[in-house]
Amino acid sequence: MTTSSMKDVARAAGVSVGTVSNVLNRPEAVAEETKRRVQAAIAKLGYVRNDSARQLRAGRSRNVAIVVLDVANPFFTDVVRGAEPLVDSAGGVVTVCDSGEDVRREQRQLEILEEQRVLGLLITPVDDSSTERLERLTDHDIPVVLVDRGAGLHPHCSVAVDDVHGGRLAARHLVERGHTSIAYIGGPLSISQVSDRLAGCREVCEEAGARLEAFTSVSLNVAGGRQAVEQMLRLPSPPTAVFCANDLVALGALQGLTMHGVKVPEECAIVGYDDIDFAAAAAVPLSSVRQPRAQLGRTAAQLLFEEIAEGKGHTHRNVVFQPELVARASTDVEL
Amino acid sequence: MTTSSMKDVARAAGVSVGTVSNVLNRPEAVAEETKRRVQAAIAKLGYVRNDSARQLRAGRSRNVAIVVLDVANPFFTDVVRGAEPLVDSAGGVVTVCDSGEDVRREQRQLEILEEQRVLGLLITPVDDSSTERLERLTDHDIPVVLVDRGAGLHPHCSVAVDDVHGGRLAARHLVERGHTSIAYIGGPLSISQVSDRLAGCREVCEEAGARLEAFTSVSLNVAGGRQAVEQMLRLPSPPTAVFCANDLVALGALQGLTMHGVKVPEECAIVGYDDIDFAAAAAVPLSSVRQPRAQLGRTAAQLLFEEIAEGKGHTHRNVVFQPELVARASTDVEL
DNA sequence: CGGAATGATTGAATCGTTTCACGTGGGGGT
DNA sequence: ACCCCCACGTGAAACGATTCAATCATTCCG
Repeated sequence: MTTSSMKDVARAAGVSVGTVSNVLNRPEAVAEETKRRVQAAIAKLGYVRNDSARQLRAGRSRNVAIVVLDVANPFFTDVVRGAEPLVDSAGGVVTVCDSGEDVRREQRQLEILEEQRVLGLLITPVDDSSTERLERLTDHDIPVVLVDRGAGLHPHCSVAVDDVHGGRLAARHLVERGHTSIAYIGGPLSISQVSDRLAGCREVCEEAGARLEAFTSVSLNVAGGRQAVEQMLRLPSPPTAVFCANDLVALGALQGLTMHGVKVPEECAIVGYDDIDFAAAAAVPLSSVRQPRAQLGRTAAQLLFEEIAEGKGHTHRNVVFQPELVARASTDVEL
Repeated sequence: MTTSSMKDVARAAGVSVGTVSNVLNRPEAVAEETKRRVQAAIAKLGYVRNDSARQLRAGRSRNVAIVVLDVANPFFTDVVRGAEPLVDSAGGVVTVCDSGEDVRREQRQLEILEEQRVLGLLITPVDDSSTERLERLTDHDIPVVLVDRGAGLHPHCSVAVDDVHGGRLAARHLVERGHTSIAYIGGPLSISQVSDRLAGCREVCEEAGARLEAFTSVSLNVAGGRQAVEQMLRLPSPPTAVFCANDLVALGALQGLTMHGVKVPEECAIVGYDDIDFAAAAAVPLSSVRQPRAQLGRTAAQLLFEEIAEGKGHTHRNVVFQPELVARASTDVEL
């Protein structure tokens, strides 16, 4: 059996294609009897609507694309999950694209998405190199919402989380537990998240008179955390707590400490960032700064649809959320 | 600025639309001078090809869809990554769909994908309820490759991994290290992966005369592993090793053991399954049975394109890969 | 009973590409 | 000078769904 079109259905049901279209799109405008005949024909032929044709006519697709830095990163999967229900209920379809932090890949994806005339776009750009292309999308009436990146002067809406405040939360938590010597692990500083979190942490430490040691020449993964901890343990009097720029680094830190027989949290406390599922799943469950990820996605989708609805007269909004601290065993001790 | 079409470009360059199309698709067939003029017009107008129209004409899209049970699961993200390069180089585009183990979601996705006339489909179906629809896709000339599911009698190609053998590998590894009392943690047995791994494990244990205790009424996640371990520790003489149906369970086991002050691997060894990144990242790096995930994806894509190329005369193939054991600290001790 | 209002259906135009059968003009071979 | 071929371009016909003005058949009302 081969694919059949509306014309085939129309012929089989003895009506015109216009009527078939009506059955599909405005069933209330078609007589009961006719409707039945058409539906029977559809079932018999196994007819499936051709979305390309429909989109061509409509001028745009129903796809909302989400371009993320890494699909394997729980942060982004949660953002996607947050956005999905809203897009769904607006009759849209979510397409997830993984740029893999690769500018060239990102460019290619954007190109394809533009060719597909997507309804809108949520994106965490790899860096500034796509700015131009994103503005062009907006020019072509494809609204863009930036996720986890400030919009700055760009003509887009954005949703983000206050990383400086997140840094404050972590440091305050440790200071409250009596720590006076804290290590910050995460790099490079060129990533705004990394430097913002450090800034917040520093602010609180200075205020409280705590010593702060920053290990910023590490990569943001497990190996980075492990290495930094090893470096740290070589200090004459190592800090009694570490605050890590994300949970992968924190897991690495935990591993490094465990390997060297340092007890967590008794001899060294750990705070991570992101509160990924594996933070709670660690041998010693990790305290972590949680970002409202799902809400980020939900709000991003909301802004997108607002922009679609309002059209030209739309004013861009930049929404900033506050993170919260989740305390677990890795900091569960008072000095 | 609004979106411009080929016609606009043609007008601006003083040629016919056919020529514009040629510049885009068969540049060698058009004179240098003309080509330059057209390209200039394209740049000036910011023309972007309309994929809907292209697809409509072509009768199919360039999209290869991959429907997975859970995008957040590293198993699937690696499968996707394995498939991507191949699809890319074939001029295709990968679309990832997350069924979230929800049959209704899966149905909806398949519906949409069929409407989009995807080029082909790699899928790990939630259960048997989509069998019918998948066959229909094949009927409609959309090739389907099953991932991590045997094709059985269905008219599809498939790629899978030998789970029984994986169970054997894990058990043999433990037996070789002198363990004579082993626990298997994972459930429910209705999942073929769970029961196959147990079967392989049992086979080796019986052969070696080792005692095997199976905890099969747990869910396949961290909490499940933790609970099973707690149950296990209440036994009069607990096993000295646990083999977990997947790494999440193993991480839970590690957490449970750590909480109860049981040293890993000295007092209890652990083997996981899947070798997700977090296995190596655990406080005590976990030994695990690794599946050739990327290769699974790559091969699946290969089979798909073979089927596309061969058309009607295609014979379905069912490829089965062998897993391998990765030894790490969690089993690094001889009794 | 004529005419208007209502309801159901039709037919054709349209969206933007691709493709292919045809021009058209210029060169080369004989 | 003739013919043929080649290289370039053209124009129009698809592809399949949506939309809307136009048509046809009823029913209702005065």
